[in-house]
Amino acid sequence: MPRLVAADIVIELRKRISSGEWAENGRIPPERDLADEFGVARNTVRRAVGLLEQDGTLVRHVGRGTFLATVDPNSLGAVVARMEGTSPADMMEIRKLLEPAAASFAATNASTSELNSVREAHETACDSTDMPVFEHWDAEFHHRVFACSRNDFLKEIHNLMRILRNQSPWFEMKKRSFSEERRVTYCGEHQAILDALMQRDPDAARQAMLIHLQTVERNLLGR
Amino acid sequence: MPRLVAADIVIELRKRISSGEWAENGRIPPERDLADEFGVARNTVRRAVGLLEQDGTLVRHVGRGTFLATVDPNSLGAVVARMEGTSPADMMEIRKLLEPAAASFAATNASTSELNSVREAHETACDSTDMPVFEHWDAEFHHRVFACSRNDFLKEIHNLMRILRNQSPWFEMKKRSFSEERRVTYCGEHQAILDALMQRDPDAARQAMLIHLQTVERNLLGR
DNA sequence: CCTCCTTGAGCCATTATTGAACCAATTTGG
DNA sequence: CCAAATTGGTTCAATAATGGCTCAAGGAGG
Repeated sequence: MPRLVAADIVIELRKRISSGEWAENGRIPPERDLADEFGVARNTVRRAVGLLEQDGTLVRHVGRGTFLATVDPNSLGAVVARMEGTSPADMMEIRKLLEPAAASFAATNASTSELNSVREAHETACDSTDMPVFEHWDAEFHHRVFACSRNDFLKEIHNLMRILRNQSPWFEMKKRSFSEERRVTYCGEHQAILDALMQRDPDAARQAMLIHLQTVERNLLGR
Repeated sequence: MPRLVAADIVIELRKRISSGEWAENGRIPPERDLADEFGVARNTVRRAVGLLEQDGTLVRHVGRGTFLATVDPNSLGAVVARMEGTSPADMMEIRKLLEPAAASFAATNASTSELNSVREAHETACDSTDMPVFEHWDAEFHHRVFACSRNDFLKEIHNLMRILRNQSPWFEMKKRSFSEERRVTYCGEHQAILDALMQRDPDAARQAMLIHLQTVERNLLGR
């Protein structure tokens, strides 16, 4: 028997909620019934339901039951939830808008030590023959470019995209799209970006980043 | 058995992590299970997991388990929380990146009825002399442009920005920057955007939106 | 020979789950 | 209107799972 049953129940409940299982009257079965159904103690179900209540998915009333919260489509939570369904094509389009701009900002705004940390990520990535390690430092390279763009909002948007890309539907796609040859290509393109940053040339940095993202897009979407 | 068993396990774990094996709930098996599976002592697994924890790939909690750092659901909340502190200057910079692109997309992708709904928002805004009413339809105009860009992710990013801009520090700023003269200016600029959309001219739409945002920026930041 | 890593074992501190009981608010049915 | 049933809220002790830590013995490589 695995542990952390509550977390698994949260996932299962989320699945059922989004599948519309209880959308009719918006009422969820009593905790005691759910406990029976999942074969766990009521306390465990209570913990799971509590988490869903905390993040605003459910509302509980003593003596009445537990209900789906009426979703405010303009709440931050709802917006982020909808973002989780973002398609790779849509996201690549936004990356092509934001990352070249971030590179351009970085060329003018970055401190020398920040640029060194970008170079460090680049070199570590190039030295990695192991795919997951390369992937990690590749992501780190892009992240550090955003970090020295000196626009905190831009940086956080990139964080958001990074989290979204770490959700399960993306894994298969990344796995399919990587190869040794492409790793070498990426290293060369990163080098061009880094060179432009070092030379403090915003336009060259923007251009180099755009070229790189077009390569990534081709590999990812097979265009 | 050669030495450096722990390093090999690090590589194997990285592989599995990047293949998405534990992406669903972000939890990796207990150290004791991994030790059994790899046929090594628990101490060795601990060393490997320790390395991955050190470089930020994993997070460990006594009594709970070991988790992928990137799928930590709190990290999404943390990102959004940090976004709430976004400065007007940073956001204007991003708006100037995204909204002209959205207008350009809209010029090519929008359906006729979508364009009509943009025009409707525009006309209602122009007819409003009351500041909160104008404000509402002004925001609605921009939102509808994003809505017909046919990029859901872009649309949600704009929703996010809209919510952030509706928080208190922004309210004062908007109130200060508003005047009858500016309202008329905005109406004219919106008209130019709408005309470009109606003529299905992406470049003109991008340009008109950029000009408008530069006006907004000047008024908002006093530059 | 010395150093570092692995092994296997044991114990600790923290956390999660269980099962139970009782309370408080609400609904249901007579 | 009242009583019973239903439902979430709270607490508690016992058990199990999990990472944190230490130690002694064995082994591989310099």
